[in-house]
Amino acid sequence: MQVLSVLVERATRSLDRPFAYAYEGKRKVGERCRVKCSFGPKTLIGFVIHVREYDGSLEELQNELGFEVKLISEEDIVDEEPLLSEGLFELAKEVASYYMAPLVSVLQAMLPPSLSPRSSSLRAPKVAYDYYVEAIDSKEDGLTPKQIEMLRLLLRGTLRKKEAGSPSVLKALIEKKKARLVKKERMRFEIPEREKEVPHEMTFEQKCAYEGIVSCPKEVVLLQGVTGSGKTEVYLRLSEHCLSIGRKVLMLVPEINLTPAMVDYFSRRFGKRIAILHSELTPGERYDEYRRIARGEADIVVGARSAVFAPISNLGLIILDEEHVESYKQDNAPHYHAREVAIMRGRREGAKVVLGSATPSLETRSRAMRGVYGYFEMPHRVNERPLPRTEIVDLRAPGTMGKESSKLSRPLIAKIREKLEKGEQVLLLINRRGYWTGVNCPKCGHLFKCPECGGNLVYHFQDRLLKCHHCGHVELFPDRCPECGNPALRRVGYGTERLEEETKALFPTARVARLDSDVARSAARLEKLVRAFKNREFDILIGTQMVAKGHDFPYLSLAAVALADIGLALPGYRSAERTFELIAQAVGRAGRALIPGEALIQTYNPTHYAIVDGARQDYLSFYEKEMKERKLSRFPPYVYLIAVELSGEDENRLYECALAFADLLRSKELSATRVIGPIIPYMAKREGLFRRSILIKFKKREDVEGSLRDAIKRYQAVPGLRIDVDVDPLDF
DNA sequence: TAGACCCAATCC
DNA sequence: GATTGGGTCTAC
Repeated sequence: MQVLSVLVERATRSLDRPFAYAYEGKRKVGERCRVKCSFGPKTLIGFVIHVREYDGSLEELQNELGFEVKLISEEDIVDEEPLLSEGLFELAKEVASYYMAPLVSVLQAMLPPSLSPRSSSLRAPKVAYDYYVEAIDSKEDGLTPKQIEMLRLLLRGTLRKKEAGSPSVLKALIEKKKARLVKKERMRFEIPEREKEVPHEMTFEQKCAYEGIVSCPKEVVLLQGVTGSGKTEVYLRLSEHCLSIGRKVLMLVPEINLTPAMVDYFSRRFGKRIAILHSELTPGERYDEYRRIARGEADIVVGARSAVFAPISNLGLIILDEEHVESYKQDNAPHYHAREVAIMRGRREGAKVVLGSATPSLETRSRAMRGVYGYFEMPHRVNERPLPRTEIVDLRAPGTMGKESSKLSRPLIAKIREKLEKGEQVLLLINRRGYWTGVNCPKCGHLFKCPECGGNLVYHFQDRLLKCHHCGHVELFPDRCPECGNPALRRVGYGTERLEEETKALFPTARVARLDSDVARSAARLEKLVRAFKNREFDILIGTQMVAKGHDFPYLSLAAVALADIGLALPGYRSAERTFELIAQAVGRAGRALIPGEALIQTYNPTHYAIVDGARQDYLSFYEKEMKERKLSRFPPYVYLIAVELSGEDENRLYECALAFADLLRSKELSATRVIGPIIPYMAKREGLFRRSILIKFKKREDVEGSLRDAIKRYQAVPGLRIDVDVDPLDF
């Protein structure tokens, strides 16, 4: 008999431990395989983490363990082969421990839907087959004329079942042992073939970076190259080098819409042995790609966040492009950051980790400056294109705003007009969707808040609904105040929709398009609009930050940020970094075109360093100022953070628990640590539950880990209380 | 996490 | 006497 230690699919802290099952079947059951197991009243999927031989009876085992041990039968075995290599399983354990998340939640995040240890995986797509017909006997004895005809056809070559002809004739041939069906796995996903490209000579800077990284003894290096400095070429050369020493490459990109471009570069250079992994693939495609990678059929894997767990063996290089982008962090449990996981994985597997960015996160840059990571720089653009001329427009200055518009300043209107006359394109950015960004009642003071999360409701003109941008809640827009019946509601602020409307009114002859997540519901739709803009089907494109990323618009000569202050006004220690990012990106957009570009930033804070340095694309200056800010306020990279979010239905009880939880942590607080809160977070509710946040700031993990784990253990049992731990949170 | 189980309140 | 609802417990 064998005893299986099984992790069940419920990703909750109180079940984050192995459960024992007995197995007496003949079929092999291995570690890291899924089994169906009866758990309490239900049958769940379990993940076998350990198998041990036991030479006693079930009864003896139960006596020994002190509880009832259930049997797993042969039919309950889901997988023949381990789903993960030992190495990846060890990585999962490290990730679970670092992020204080249930191990099974990490496994679920690692594996594609079809292989995930959860019941739904049983219903998810498995191997798809193509059926072929093959002739096995050429003798035409005892066949009808039609059967002879088909047999002769098959003798010339194997055919797909569908192409063979009449199914009844085929069936007869098979019965008479003249032909047989062969099934072959069908790949649901294929990278479009690309013409091979001959690499061009690297610039001096690229060469220095490439050679430096190859010979750098550090496991992790930061490659900081300004936009247009040709980081991609360095990635390609590093990959080439890695392949030449017989090892494989993992190329991570922050967002799915950037995957196609990167895949293009790699497939033009390296041909077909590339696999793609990201969530826009259908579950079937993901399954195929995942297994293809596991079989060792891909030398290079390109993908988004979860691809950091791609089942590559003999990994030699992990590249994270745009390492500062926040989408590398998963915002639900286990809240992992692909960059940190890449570093853990690189260390385990002896793979080099290259972090690329024009504007690295402060965490990464400061580690590079302290020598924790290697550091390489590419400060010049490949063809020495000049930086765009940038103007900051002070919206507070008298005379800035004309009568014709309350959103576009006079200088901006003049600039747009000038560009339109020259037949050039304009990009108008505003990082807020919708029409009115707030609605309230001036009479009774009623605010339209989201009942689910407490966030502001934004009016969307397109579908005449009030929407919550945080949790997706929607409601009808009432024509009067629900409190006092006042029909004269105050509508404040603006987003992409109203900016589009106003721009159209100001420039009636211009072709104006809007691009935000309301319009671009899918990656394909986004791609289509971006292409249309590239092809000059529009003159002015109004969009959120999603437009500013990655794309080059050859005829774009003006990029403007309509209101740079939105980000600054949002809470969170990263608000300046995010604002700098947005502005630097917008300015960068204007500078990638064929024609000399200009940028214009409208703001009420024209002297704020995030805006000034963003406009000048002066990373270093921003970095130094923001580092001082973080030092003063004790935020990363000077301290580490762990955010604990408690939530529950009963606000009073929740408050008491949160207070007690924080006090428990504080009772063990050391001088280098600080416990903040509980506070009511920006989004006071989520999915109808009230929330409280506690923030722990610390220098050394071991100073807080034990007491935090104790506190969690103590409170995870409290009924109606949910605990969500976010290690290295980006929001606070 | 989710269901089972228990108790009490409520309905017919 | 049956039904429903809420809180608590437990799973191998």
